[in-house]
Amino acid sequence: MTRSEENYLKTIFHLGGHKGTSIATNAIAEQMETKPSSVTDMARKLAQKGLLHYKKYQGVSLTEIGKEKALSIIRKHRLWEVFLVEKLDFAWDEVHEVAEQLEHIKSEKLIDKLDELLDFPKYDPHGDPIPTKDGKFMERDKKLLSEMPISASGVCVGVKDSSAPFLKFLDKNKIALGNAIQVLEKEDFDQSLRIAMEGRELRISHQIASNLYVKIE
Amino acid sequence: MTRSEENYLKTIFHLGGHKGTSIATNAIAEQMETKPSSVTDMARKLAQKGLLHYKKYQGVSLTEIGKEKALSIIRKHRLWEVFLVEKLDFAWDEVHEVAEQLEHIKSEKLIDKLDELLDFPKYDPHGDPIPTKDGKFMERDKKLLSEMPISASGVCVGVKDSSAPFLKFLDKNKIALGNAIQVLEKEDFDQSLRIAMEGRELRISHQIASNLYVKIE
DNA sequence: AGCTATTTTTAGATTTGTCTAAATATAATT
DNA sequence: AATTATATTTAGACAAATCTAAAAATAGCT
Ligand SMILES: [Mn+2]
Ligand SMILES: [Mn+2]
Ligand SMILES: [Mn+2]
Ligand SMILES: [Mn+2]
Repeated sequence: MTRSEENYLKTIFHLGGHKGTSIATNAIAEQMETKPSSVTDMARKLAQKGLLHYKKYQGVSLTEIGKEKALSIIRKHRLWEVFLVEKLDFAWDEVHEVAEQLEHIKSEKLIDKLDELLDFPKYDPHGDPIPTKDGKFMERDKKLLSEMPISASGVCVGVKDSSAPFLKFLDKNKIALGNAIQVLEKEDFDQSLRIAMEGRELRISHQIASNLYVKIE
Repeated sequence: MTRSEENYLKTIFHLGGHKGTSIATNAIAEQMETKPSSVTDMARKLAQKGLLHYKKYQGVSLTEIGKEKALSIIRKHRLWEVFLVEKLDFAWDEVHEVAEQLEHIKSEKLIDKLDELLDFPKYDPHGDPIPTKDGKFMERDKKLLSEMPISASGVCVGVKDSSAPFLKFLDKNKIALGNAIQVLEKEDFDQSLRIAMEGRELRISHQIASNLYVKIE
C-alpha cells in the first residue's frame, strides 16, 4: 500500500467510515486538504482493491480489510507519538507531524518491538486509545468537561482538539492529563466553568471545556 | 528534497563522488537497480538544484551542499541502525532495510534527540562511522584482516560486506565486533588464515578475511 | 587513424497522484 | 413540480519518476 492510500484509509476511519456510515467525497477532500475529484479517483482505486465500499454519488465506507489497515496505521501513529514523548522528551504538541511520517514505515517487527519498549501503552499522549495488534479498540468511558454536571468530579483523560495552540494553552495553564478535576460552578451567561484542579481554582471558557475529556469516577 | 533525490545523493556519496572523483551514470544505475536513462534525468535535476556537478557524458560528483545532504542522510541511517540494535534488539543483519525507510524521516529535533538517547554513538552496528551533526567524519584506522601480517593482532571493528548472509555467517561462527583477533598462519595455497579469537582457534577463508576490518594495536 | 564496442543521452511512453474546468447527478427551495 | 444550489464525477492536463528503443558520444582496439 502506498503512503497516499494509507492516508485516505486513515482519514476515512476518523470521519466515521468504520461503522457502516457513508462518508462524503467532499468531507474527505476537506479533511485531507485536497480536491473532491482526487478523492473520487482514489475511492475508485481503493474500492477496486477491496478496501472501500463505494457506489457513485453515494460516498464511501471501509470494508473489513480496509478497517484493519486503517487501524494498523492508527496504531503505528499513536505508538510513535508515545515514543516521542516518553523516550525523546517531545512535548505533546510536537509529536503529531513527525508521527504522520513515522506511521508509514513498513516493518511489523519494528512496531512490535516498539510496543514492547514502551511497555504496551494503552493510550497516546492525547489520551487516544492505541489499537492492539489485532485491531481491538479500548475506548474509554469519558465525557466532555462541558457536559459534566455541577459538583461532579473526575480525572482529565484526553483532548478532543489536539492542535498545537490548544495543547500549548493547556500547558500554560497547567492543565494536564491525569489531573483530578471537579466542577464547582457553571455560569449561565457564557457557559464558562469554575473548576477545582489539583488544589487550585480555575475559570474555564466553554470552548476549552468542550475540548477536554474527563473520566467520571 | 524528495526520497528519490536523497537516495541518489547517498548512492553517489558511497560510490566516491564526495572526493572530486567523477561517478559514471552506469555505476549509479547498477547500484540503485535502475536504468541509466533514469540516472541521466536525475543528474540533470540535481545539478539544476546545485547538489551535483554534472557535464554531459562526464559523470557526476557532489557539490559541497550535495555532500552535506548526503552526510545528513547517512547520519540518520546509521543512528537508526544503532537504535534498532540497542533499543529494539534487532540483529545486525536485520537493520538495514528498515533504516532505508527511517533515514528519510524529516525532523531535525527527532534525530538530535535520538542521538542523545543513544548516548552519541560514534559507530553503527557494522562498524561504520556516524557523521556528526555538522558532517564531520571520524574514519577509523583499520585494515582488512586479509592484509594483516602473520602474528599481528588487533580487534574486529567492522565489516566491508554488510549483507545479511555474511553477517549471519559471522554470528554462527561467533565472530563479533569487539573481539580480539590474532593471525597465526597464512596458507599460501588458498590464502586462508588460521586465527586466534577470544581463546578459540579458527580457520578463515580468504573471502571472509577480505570482508572483515581489524583495528591494529 | 579508423573501426567497433560501450556508455550515455534523447525521445517518447507509462504510472501515480494530483489539479482545473466542465458535465452530471443529487439535494434544497420556492 | 420546477428551479436553483450543491455535491460528485468525468475529461483532459501536469509533474515526478521511471521505462524502452533509438541516436549520439566516448573509449578501446587493431
Ligand atoms: Mn496525532
Ligand atoms: Mn495522538
Ligand atoms: Mn545500512
Ligand atoms: Mn550500517
